[in-house]
Amino acid sequence: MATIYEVSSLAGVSLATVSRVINNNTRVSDKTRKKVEEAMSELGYRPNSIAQSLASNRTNSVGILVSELHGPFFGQMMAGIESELRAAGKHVIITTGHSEEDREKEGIDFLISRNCDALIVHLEGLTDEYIINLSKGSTPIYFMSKIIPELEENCIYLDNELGGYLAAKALIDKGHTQIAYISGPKFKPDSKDRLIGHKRALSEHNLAFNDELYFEGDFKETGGKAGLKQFLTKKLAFTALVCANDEMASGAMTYAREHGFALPQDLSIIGFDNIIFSRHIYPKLTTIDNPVYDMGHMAAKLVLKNVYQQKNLTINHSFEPALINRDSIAQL
Amino acid sequence: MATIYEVSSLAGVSLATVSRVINNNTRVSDKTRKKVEEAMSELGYRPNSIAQSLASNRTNSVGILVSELHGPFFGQMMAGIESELRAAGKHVIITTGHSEEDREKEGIDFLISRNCDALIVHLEGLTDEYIINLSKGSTPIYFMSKIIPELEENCIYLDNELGGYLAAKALIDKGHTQIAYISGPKFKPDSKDRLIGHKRALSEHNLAFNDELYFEGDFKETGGKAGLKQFLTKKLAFTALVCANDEMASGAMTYAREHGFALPQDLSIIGFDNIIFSRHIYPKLTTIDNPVYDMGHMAAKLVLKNVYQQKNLTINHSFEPALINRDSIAQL
DNA sequence: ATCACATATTGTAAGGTTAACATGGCGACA
DNA sequence: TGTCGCCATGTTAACCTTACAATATGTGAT
Repeated sequence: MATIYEVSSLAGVSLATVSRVINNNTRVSDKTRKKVEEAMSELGYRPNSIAQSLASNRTNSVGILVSELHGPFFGQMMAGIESELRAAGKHVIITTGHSEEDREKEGIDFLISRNCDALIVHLEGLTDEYIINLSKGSTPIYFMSKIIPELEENCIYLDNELGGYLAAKALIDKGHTQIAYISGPKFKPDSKDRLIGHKRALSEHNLAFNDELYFEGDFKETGGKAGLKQFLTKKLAFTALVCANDEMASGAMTYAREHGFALPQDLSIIGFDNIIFSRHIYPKLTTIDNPVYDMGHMAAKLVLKNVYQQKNLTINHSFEPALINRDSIAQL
Repeated sequence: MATIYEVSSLAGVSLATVSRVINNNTRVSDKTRKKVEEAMSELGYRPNSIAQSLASNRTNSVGILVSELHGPFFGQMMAGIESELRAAGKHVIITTGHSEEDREKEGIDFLISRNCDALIVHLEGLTDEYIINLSKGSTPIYFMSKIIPELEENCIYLDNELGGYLAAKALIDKGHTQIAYISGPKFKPDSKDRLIGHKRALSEHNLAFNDELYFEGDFKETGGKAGLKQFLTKKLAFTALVCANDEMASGAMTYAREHGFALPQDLSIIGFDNIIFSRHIYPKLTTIDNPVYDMGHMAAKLVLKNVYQQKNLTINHSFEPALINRDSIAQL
């Protein structure tokens, strides 16, 4: 493989001049530029990207940390990030944190030790305190689907409150007044905000929130099952169920059907996230779209703008959820 | 950040000796080693991994090409590969090929230009000829879920014929004799092999394969719908339907239900792949497990063994599918 | 015409690590 | 005591960018 040195000697200029032609960031006279370009093509020269990284302190790689590589939510997220960065010639190094504090720390350390130019992370286990500290390091870090007030400029987040509101409103609009609610883990801000929106919708329509019809789930299938089980065991009256994500909605549906409910006639269920399989389950799940693919795109743009100096990009930090009407809510 | 040069001068040895201690691949006297180690810890020295890559021509990164980042099949595959490589301190650079010839070429070029030490790819668009040529390059390439006779040692593949056989047999064992079949695209070897297995099961049980009950699908939801639609339009008699993957099974189920079929009483359906949502759809889908997570693990091991010289690993090139019994097949 | 100065263009060298090759020292054996 | 051979260690080239240095070219004043 030809090196920059051979090019420079063939063109009769110094290394630096060749480098300047390659990166074209400083003025080079047209005559010199032409000589260098001819030498490059004659030798079939291609820069060694590792040497470029070493000399420039830039690896053109962005580290991604997600909780899991499988699962529809993260798939969409990665796809959004990757397509945007790939188009800019950057590559993504992906690793996982499994929603656990220690493994998230470890994953971030791993990515930093790999000299990523920036990190885009989806954290669920680490404390805000740790995160704020981390962001003082030399590797810029951006946060997906999360808002940390001190680092708002580095966050891309969903208006979860609005999502919670829309879900409740969808049920209310179809005549439901007795609405059960299975939330995500309380310590997660997403869970909290969705619930706040839910309560706002209720109170706007003069409906009371019933603590008996609240269950704290785990954002997994099991949470949906456990929540519905509790409500049924207590023999509470309700016609609709809000689940704070689609996995729990799916779990609740399975449980409901196993206990003789016809869906959606006997029980209306709404989910949250609009993950791909929500349209495959039966009845097709009405849910709240979480535009995670677009958010991935935007996170990538944020990196391109702040880290790779692509100036004319407009950044949207906050995204809006939207109601996706399908078949899992009955008109009362 | 301390450099190897500072370490060497503090320890009173040459750069090379420090490097030897770091990589401990050549004999260094105990006395010298101790001096160097003390100097390293005193300075808090950490090697610059870019410089290591540059000097050693090794990036410790493995390029992965999948068709899509989202989607359950590829999620499992990536998860398998990543977890194994990460444990070995290697990182994965992931990109997509979208099952199209040009984009697969482009993706591979991209990964090679990034100096990956090896590639693990899942190709659907490229011809075997092109692939064989590619494998003559200096970057070793390994193939997931594919078998190329000339490169068998670089392939990790599923026994699709057996899978097709098991699916048909599952239906036959429950008394079905009129079985429709929706295959994947004919040009894909996976599709062909699954169909061959299917036919073997039929003939072993003295059942004829009915060309009228065959439809070439696209491995997507739409293929399942279109296939079932054709069979119904032709008013053919059949009690069971084999779909060559789960997505098509899901599409067929939706279509069947929309046309008044009770499942599985009126129609038994079996899928292939056992993707995650197959247990969420209703009725829970009976399918053939495609151990793609394990295959990802194995591909990673293959790379560790061949490229990173981890010798004591046993490699399995061929994987066996297995029947997963759920609720979508009725006993006749 | 000459000089000083500004500006445009090009050159030099450092920076981090590995690996091939080179050197030096020491013991063994004749 | 000479020499062969081996073990431990040293030297150097390899990659490209960028801050700084140096040189060339042009401009305006005297």
